[in-house]
Amino acid sequence: MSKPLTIGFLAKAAEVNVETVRYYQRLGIIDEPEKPLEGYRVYPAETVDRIRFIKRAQQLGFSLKEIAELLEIGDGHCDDIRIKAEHKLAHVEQQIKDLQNLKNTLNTLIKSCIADKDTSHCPIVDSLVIK
Amino acid sequence: MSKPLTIGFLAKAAEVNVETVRYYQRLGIIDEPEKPLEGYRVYPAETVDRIRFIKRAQQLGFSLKEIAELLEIGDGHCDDIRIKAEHKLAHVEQQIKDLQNLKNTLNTLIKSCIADKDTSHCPIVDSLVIK
DNA sequence: ATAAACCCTGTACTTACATACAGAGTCAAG
DNA sequence: CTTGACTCTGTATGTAAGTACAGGGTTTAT
Repeated sequence: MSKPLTIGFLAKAAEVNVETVRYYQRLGIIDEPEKPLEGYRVYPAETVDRIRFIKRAQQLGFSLKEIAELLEIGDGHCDDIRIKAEHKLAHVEQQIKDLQNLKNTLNTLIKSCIADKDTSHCPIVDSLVIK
Repeated sequence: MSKPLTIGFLAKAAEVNVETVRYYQRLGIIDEPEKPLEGYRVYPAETVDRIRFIKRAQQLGFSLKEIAELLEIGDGHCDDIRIKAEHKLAHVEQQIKDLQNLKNTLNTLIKSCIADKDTSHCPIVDSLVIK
């Protein structure tokens, strides 16, 4: 007999904190098994996979709320999931654009800062203050 | 005599919420003028510029904590500010890379989803579940 | 002169994603 | 059979950047 998959072993297997497991249960994105009258809850092995799924989806930039929706849709409705992925993709593309703008601005500021080294005022501060 | 710059007019001029002004005061990133025994606080016009500075710096991706540091450094230490901007730039570049990875992954998933339309399983779900 | 609009202080609430802790119960190893 | 490690429930705390509100006081417009 192998050890029963109690919350501690589950957390270890899924590489998350015990408190995180409880938190996901509170959110309803993983099931909480019935508690036996005496003893501890035992989790099915799939719960490990489910937490891994959640963590991978987070790395893809999905929020827990979005992940909850993905999980509700479940298998078999591939189109819905694809559409959500497409929305997310559009959002990510916008984020990249915004960050590239920011990058250009910072670059310009840093360059003018170096060029203006002798003046008493800081071009970066100036650029922020002067509207 | 023009109207005294009370918190409401200040907020309007700087295009922020009154509560935001109070919040910034609590954070210590803008000064709170002395309250006269009777009547309301009156703000100097520079406070409008300061809030504008904060808002512009936020748009550049600086957190309020980072902005507080910028403001502490103040003018005259251009090098320090430039170095902070350079750190921020490096961070932004990393963010862009991460998002581009995410974008590629999402794209791949969406394409495989469309290609595999007939199978019963969703490639996106699979890719998340299987490891 | 009175009512609407504004200010003051202090505190509580919001979202997202957890993390921590108290006080009790349970299990497993020596 | 005791002790240390684990689990349970419920609640509180943490961050970031605000927003909201209660119950007062003050000012301004009519």
